[in-house]
Formats: sequence, C-alpha cells, structure tokens
Amino acid sequence: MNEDQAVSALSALAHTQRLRVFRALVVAGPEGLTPSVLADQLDVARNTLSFHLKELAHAGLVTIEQQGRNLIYRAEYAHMNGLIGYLTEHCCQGGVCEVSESTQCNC
Amino acid sequence: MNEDQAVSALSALAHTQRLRVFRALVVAGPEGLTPSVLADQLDVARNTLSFHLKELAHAGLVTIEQQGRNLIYRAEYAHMNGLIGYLTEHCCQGGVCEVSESTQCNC
DNA sequence: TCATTAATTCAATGATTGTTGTATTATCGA
DNA sequence: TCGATAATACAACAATCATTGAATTAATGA
Repeated sequence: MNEDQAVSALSALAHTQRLRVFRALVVAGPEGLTPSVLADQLDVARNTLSFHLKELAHAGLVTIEQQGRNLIYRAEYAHMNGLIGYLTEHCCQGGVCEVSESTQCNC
Repeated sequence: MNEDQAVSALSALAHTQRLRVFRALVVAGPEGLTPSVLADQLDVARNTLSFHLKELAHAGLVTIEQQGRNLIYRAEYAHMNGLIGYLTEHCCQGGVCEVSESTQCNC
C-alpha cells in the first residue's frame, strides 16, 4: 500500500452509498453479490450503482467476476487490511504502543 | 461509530495532505505536534494546513490542546480504531472469518 | 506597551465530484 | 434469431471542495 493507493481507497469509501455497498459486500463474504441484488437492497439506481462499483473496483477494494450475464462483486479483504495497516504504520514512533486483537477479516 | 461519522472520517483522510498530516500525528504519538512543525515538515502553507487540521478535528480524528500560544494536535486513536471496526463489522456474515493480530494502536 | 510569532478566518476562484437520462454492449431463453 | 434482462458508458449540469491572499485574534517577551 502506498500513498496514492490509500487516498484512492479512502476516497472510494468516503461516500455514503459506496460505504454501504462496500459494507454489504463485507457482510456478504466470499459469495459476493450482484449489482442487481445490491441495487434492490440499497435502493440505488442501477447506473449510479454501476458508477460507484467501478470506483470501488478502481480503488482495489472490490473484485469482479463474470458468471454468465451476472457479475459477482466481492470485497477485497487483503486490500482493506492493507489500508488499515497503512493508517497505523509506525504508530507512536514504534515504541509506546500495544498491539491488540482486532476485527480484521481474513477471508 | 455510525455511518455519518464514518463517512466524515473517511472523507477527512481521503486527501493526500490530510493523510500525511494524520500519519505524521500517528507517528508522533501522545506528544503530538504543533501546526508550525507540521507545516515545516510537510511543506504546506499555514492557512492551508489550518484548514486541513480543522477538517481532521471536525471528523474526530485529531484533538487540540492549547499550550501558551502553541496548539498541540494529536491523533485520536480511539476514533481511528472505531472507524476500522466499522469497516469490518459483521464481516462474512459473522461465521467464516478468523480474527488476526493487527496494528491497531492503543495509545 | 509594542513588535513578533502562532494560528485561524474569510472571500474568491478554479477544479473535482455525483447524479440523471439516454444510449450501448452482451447474455440468456423461447 | 429476437425480445428481455444485466450491466456499463457517456455527456451535461449542479454541487461541493481545495487553495490562495489578505486580514484578524491571541500570546509572548523585550
């Protein structure tokens, strides 16, 4: 994770609809979700959703797999964990902190 | 952490300069840093920096303490950890995941 | 008190972003 | 092959954001 990637990922998440989409995909887990299901679940216009999914994909936070005429979107946990690590890197000059159990996902 | 707080925090971080400022404060730890030091260290105009620090403070990611004519800014680790938790909440429908050691800071 | 330094505020301007409507590509099933 | 569905692409406009310069507030020390 470098600075540009981090800013890109944060920008992608810094939006109500995209954050909802991403969290829905995090909850969905490895099965993923299709744009249609997401659009119904979150009540967003399909072209708007498409735009937002593209943003998330471009930021590396979700992956796309084609299955027939459906697309399966999935949260990219590795990238999310990389972002989280980037935020806390070299915390407190490396000396003072304790490390704790977290809710990081290893799917 | 609720949705609005999360979007607010993510928006605050989704910017090259503010991300640098925040990470510098994370590294600085409990001692914190003054705007002057940050401005020199990151080569940003003081009024621009002031604007960005206000954004970070408004998002709850940094705290401000006055010491004479200096202000001490510090990263608010609890809020950052709350944000991280929000992103991964109910991950994989609560069933499939393992929890790992992370780099979360407990200052 | 007065000059200096720390930091912020405000208005203005240029740049970026979000949403919508319309059109397009591609796949499926009859 | 043809109609229906899944999904994306594109252009346009409104709304929001970032930066700058100038002015302001507040604290320090001679």
